[in-house]
Amino acid sequence: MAYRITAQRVERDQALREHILDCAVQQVAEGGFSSLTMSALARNAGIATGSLYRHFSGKGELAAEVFVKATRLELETLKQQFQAKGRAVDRLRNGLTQFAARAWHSRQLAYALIAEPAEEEVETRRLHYRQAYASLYGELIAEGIADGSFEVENIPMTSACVVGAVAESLVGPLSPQARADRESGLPSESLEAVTLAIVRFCLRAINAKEVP
Amino acid sequence: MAYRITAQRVERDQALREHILDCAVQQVAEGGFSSLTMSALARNAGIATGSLYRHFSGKGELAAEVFVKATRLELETLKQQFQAKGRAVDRLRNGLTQFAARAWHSRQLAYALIAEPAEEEVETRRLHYRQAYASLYGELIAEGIADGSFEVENIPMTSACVVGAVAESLVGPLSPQARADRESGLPSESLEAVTLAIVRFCLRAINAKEVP
DNA sequence: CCAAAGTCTGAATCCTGATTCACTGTTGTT
DNA sequence: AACAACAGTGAATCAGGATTCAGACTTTGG
Repeated sequence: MAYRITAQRVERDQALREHILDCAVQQVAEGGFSSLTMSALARNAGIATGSLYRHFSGKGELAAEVFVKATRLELETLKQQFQAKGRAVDRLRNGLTQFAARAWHSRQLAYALIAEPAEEEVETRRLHYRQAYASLYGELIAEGIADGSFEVENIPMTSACVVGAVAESLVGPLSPQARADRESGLPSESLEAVTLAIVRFCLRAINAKEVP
Repeated sequence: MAYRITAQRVERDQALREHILDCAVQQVAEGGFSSLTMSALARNAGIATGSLYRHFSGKGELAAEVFVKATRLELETLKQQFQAKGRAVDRLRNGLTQFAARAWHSRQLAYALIAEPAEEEVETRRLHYRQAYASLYGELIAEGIADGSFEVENIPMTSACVVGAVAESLVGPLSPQARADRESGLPSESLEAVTLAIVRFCLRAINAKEVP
């Protein structure tokens, strides 16, 4: 026996894995999933393509982990807003506002996470996380119903609708098309206008007593 | 000069083109865009792969035409409901109900049109047709505002939200996952429940005076 | 019926990345 | 130091589907 998995080695491994993931996330944030190729990633991370396979079983797994890493952050951020203290209406409004703002400020990444076509493995996670988002909305809605500020009959369906409304209304303004328009000086919605519209739409849809 | 484009030839060409498109649509309806390969399509249509290229410049164009053909039908059907006579609320309700029912009864196709990852060219059309849907909702909403039955500030944004809510809430129940669940006997929403939830959600979101 | 001008065919080729693997470092143990 | 066991390399290979193209076959006009 002339070799053992020492603590140092394990650490290095984990660090390298993280490093690869970070590079991958950055690549997706800059060019979407379509720009995430194994060779480009290897080049970026400063290692050989073959080495990627020591840390990930294949591209599908890698892409999925990138998706999860980035999406989990968004979900957690939203969760924090939703589970803060205060009235359900306010929490919902704050959460939506923050979500829209975050998407607005990293458009390419938001677009990739919300709508860009990707590996099967990514789509699976997307479905899963959309349900996670829906659950989050669902809980908040339930609380709002309990304290009398919302009124909704079918919570799961309503939550799905909210998730869809938010995603779709954002994807438009986030889309490459819209970006191109903005850059070439065509007029387009501001973040504030978009946010206000979304918040109003959602609050009304769930029968909120108080709408801005 | 010993050959000319005769009427008969032109007709045959058009017929063949239609035949190919029909086969392609059917393939997508049965197995989604992922099952649409040039060789399978050629086999299905009873011609050689090379011949496909006499009618379509490449796979992208073909897939896009399939998408457009199928989507246009949905759009037209919805348009008909929306532009019927009667109160805006009723037209909206009927349109949504019909849309959901049609999707429900050809799930795989609906899923392919609404959410399945596909060629760049298809995604472009998808964006375009989503906007077309949004415009349709927009017009109806404007009419409803005019006659005092709805109340909305930002029509384009609201329309986008409606499109997203409808799509997302349907994709769940239409998804392969949900289908598998249904088939394996797990309980899941009925068409009626889904429809009711969507209609309520949308009507409330646009401030309709009357909600079922 | 013939030649000219198309159309059809499908096996061969191309393309684009993912994946592998023989070889070259590295690290840990004795 | 010497060896064992692993990690890293990147050019070569593979995969799988789109695309091409050199004949074979059809249609048209004379």
